[in-house]
Amino acid sequence: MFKDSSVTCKNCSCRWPNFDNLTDTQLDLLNGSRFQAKFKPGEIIFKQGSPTSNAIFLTSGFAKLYMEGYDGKNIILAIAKPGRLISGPGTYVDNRHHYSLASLVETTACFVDTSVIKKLVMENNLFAEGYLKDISRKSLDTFHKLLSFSQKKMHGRLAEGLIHLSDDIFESQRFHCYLTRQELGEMTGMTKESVVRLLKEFHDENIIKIEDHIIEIIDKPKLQKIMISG
Amino acid sequence: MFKDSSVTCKNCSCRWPNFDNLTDTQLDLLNGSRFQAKFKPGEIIFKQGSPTSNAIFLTSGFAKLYMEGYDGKNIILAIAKPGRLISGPGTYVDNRHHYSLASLVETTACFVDTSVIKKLVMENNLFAEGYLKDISRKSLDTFHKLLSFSQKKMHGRLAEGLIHLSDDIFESQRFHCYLTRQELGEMTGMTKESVVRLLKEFHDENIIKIEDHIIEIIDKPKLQKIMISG
DNA sequence: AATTAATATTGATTTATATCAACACCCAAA
DNA sequence: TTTGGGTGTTGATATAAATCAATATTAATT
Repeated sequence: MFKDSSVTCKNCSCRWPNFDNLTDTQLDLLNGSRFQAKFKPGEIIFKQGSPTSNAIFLTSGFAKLYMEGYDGKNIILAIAKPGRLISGPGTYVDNRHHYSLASLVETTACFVDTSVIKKLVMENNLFAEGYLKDISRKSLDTFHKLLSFSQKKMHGRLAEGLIHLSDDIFESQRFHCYLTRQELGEMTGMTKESVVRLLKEFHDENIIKIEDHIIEIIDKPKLQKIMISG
Repeated sequence: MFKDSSVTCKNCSCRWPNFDNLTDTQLDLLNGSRFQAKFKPGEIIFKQGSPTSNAIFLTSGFAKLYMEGYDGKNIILAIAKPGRLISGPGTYVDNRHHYSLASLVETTACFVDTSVIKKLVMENNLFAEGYLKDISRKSLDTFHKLLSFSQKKMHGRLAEGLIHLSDDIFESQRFHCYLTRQELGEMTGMTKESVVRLLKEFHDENIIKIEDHIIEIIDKPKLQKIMISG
């Protein structure tokens, strides 16, 4: 663990937006109780089943948030990036993580003791409301994913996944996709073989362009059409 | 709309547990701003896309909470019964319902203006925390459902659905299942035809007993085994 | 540089599950 | 009493997607 003293929770450019609701004193409390850590690509930041001792916020990098399923098969629930609270609903249920978090690239993260977050919830209503908003939004995302998984076919789910990565995660038409084919499959509910085949299909139809791990969306309208109809 | 003046939020036996955190004054406020309504079986209580003007609590009956999907296909997210907050995450995101609610049987419900709930969140931290706990638990349920949908096969999902209905919803080994085969399919992610076939299969293997809409779980261990492995 | 281990790719085959079609049943309405 | 829409049931068929298997490629390690 290390701590860069020049950056604090007060001036952090990638802090969780809900921290805007805190007073200076509260931000100081937060800053005083946080620890930073650095992770190499592929390292596990926390593990499903372990205690939710800390709330986690990435300060750089990307990580996958995944559930470990029934016979070694995982499902990726979301890709985490800086500015997002990662602590999981277990915090307010059974103090256990219900999914694991692993870095996709070199990643730095702040750890804040859960009790500090809970204390802030109890003494700052705006912060509590912000927390509710945050968890509500994530809830909607999960509902959407559930609908997508249960009603769309592979084409639609992959198209949706690619657009999500482009719009929300990497924020570019052309991005280095840190996910393996296996992981893309875990994100969109299909096998790695199917991912390969479909990516090739999209490529052949000039919808996307793939060079190794760089994905470029060429024909977004077409991809959106597939996302909606498929 | 009618109002039974003998029952108030103070003495209501099926109120949302989080109301325990309110003061008497707050309970009075709540009680003063609520309206009750009665629904016949199959009636829509609120519709996906409509404004989340009210938080809803059933006081009797059962209702299905479902998303309307892509080509007329629905997915049932949960079965609601008295004691549960039904308002949906949209309340704290975009003020729109992201799923619909329809009664399965004759059902009565209390409507509380969303602004009242939000006011209580802002002035009572314990209540806010209770709300966080509630939404967190529901979040976990959705994660679980997502995992189930993406990794289990039909047998496993149906077994899981039946156990859920028995344990959590109707709280009996033998229950009148108000859901049609179609709805059981929407709940477990399969077609009505598959539901029929599998129910028959479970019946033939003496795992359950079916007489019309009465379902009885005969061999729960076996059903649990199917739920886990399938 | 050599060896191993992960990942990616491709094709052939199998399987789970949806779809389609036909019919029986029951309840509500004309 | 008949009609008709929703529901339930069964069987035959189609199809999406997983699995299996083999090979290619890239990355990691000695």
